[in-house]
Amino acid sequence: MQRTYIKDTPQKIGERVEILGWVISRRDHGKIIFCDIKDVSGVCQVIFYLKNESLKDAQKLRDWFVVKIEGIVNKRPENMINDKMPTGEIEISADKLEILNQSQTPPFDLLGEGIEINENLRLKYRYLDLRRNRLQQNIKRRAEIQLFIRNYLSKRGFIEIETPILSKSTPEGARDFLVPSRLHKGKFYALPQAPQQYKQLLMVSGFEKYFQFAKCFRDEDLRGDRQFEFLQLDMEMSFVTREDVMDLNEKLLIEIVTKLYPHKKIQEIPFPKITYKEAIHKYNIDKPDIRKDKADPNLLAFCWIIDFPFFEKTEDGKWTFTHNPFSKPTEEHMENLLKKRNIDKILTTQYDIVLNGLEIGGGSIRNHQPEALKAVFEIIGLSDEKIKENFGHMLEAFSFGAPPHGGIAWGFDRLLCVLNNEINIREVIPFPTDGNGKTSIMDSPSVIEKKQLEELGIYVKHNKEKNK
RNA sequence: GCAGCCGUGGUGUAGUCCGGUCUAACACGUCUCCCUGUCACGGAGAAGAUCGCCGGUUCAAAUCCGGUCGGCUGCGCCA
Repeated sequence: MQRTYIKDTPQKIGERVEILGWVISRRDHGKIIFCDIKDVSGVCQVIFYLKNESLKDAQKLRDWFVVKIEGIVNKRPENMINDKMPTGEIEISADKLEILNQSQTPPFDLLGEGIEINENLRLKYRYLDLRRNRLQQNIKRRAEIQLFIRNYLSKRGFIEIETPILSKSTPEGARDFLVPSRLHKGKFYALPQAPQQYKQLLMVSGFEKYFQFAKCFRDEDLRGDRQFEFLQLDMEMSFVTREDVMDLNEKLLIEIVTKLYPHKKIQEIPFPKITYKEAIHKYNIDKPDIRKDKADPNLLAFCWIIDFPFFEKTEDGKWTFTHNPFSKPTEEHMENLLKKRNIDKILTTQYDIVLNGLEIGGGSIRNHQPEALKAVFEIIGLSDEKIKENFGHMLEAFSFGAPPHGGIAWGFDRLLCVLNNEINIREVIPFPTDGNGKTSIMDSPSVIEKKQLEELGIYVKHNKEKNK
């Protein structure tokens, strides 16, 4: 017999069906037993009349047992319709029951929201936690939005290109995750903090419009909106202005909201553009929450922040870049950059997109001329040697007819967080780590056997007795 | 690295300030029995916790003190 998905059962009144799924509730009335059965599509009520000898196994059923049930779909009597469930007008009168697998009682409730349960317990049993409706919805939304974006960008001439995960460490920016090399002992790959350099090189290659859902890795202490590994929607385009990039992204964001979250409303279209100076002056922060009603869960207030200073002084008095060394300064400051003067006044073409007080993306027009890019590295005090060692390949690449280009990257998980009304980023990621970076279920990082370390030429120096 | 908060049956909490009444309470869950219309069914009963760990104070510690481990949130950090 062919399986019927539970959501389709109301269309099969009077027919015999086979359903497959999990028991999520059992109500034993002695001679009849009601069970709610759930599959990927929905939930429906099954009724077992125990006078039918072949159904006596129904008494053994417990929550989360996996079952195959055959029976007749019956319309419920008028006064027994449950209008709280989509299949509430019908019930399946079982005549055949097969228990496909039993289940232990789960360590915590899987039917509620799960917010009150200790998060480490949830992460240890993430595969069970993911059964709850809220997380199923979040993960499905993740896929929906990704598919939507892929279609949207592909239709507009973008192509999706993968860039390497085994990449190179760069001294600037976030701390790298390193991967030891077996063939080149003593040397290390780094996991990418972003595909920044590769995507710019793709512009040199002439692809003109690139995008990627890129896993990025940063070894910095975690927060409720930060994970070691996270997903960026990464984009880069040739021959574009700042306004072109912002415009395309704004339209895409509006489309996502109107098509996939029609119940949400965007506070202001076009998105307001706020200069960094203005943001600091008015909100005292460069990612302001400009919602007029913060209590409204369906209000989305996007804004762009622009005109950031390119450089700032560090504690030890050196210059460092505020966002991205590959950015181009605004046109009127190009000369200052090249001549390395009025450094504190130089503004960058950087644009950040902020949603309800969360930075959900940022990008810029890039410095596609080698001498201008070199000036940035000189201002932050890198020696010619260091520049050559770390960025020589970029400078060289740009000397082969690099087109003007620019792009943006979204923090995809954060965006999803806001759209799904989640506060913590872990709620929208299938298998997140805990706040200290330990993985769900498998409890990594873990100790590595001596033999494996030797193969890599690695000697582990134990710090006090802290590492057990 | 720093700061704040948290750790009590399977889950979530109460009790901690002000030590004895805690022989640790409540809700949910679990188990047994009863029930033909429930829908997070209902009824009756039962099991289940030496209160994160170590030490100290005391006649007496879930409760006070010291240490330690684990966790959460934020700051630093995150081009």
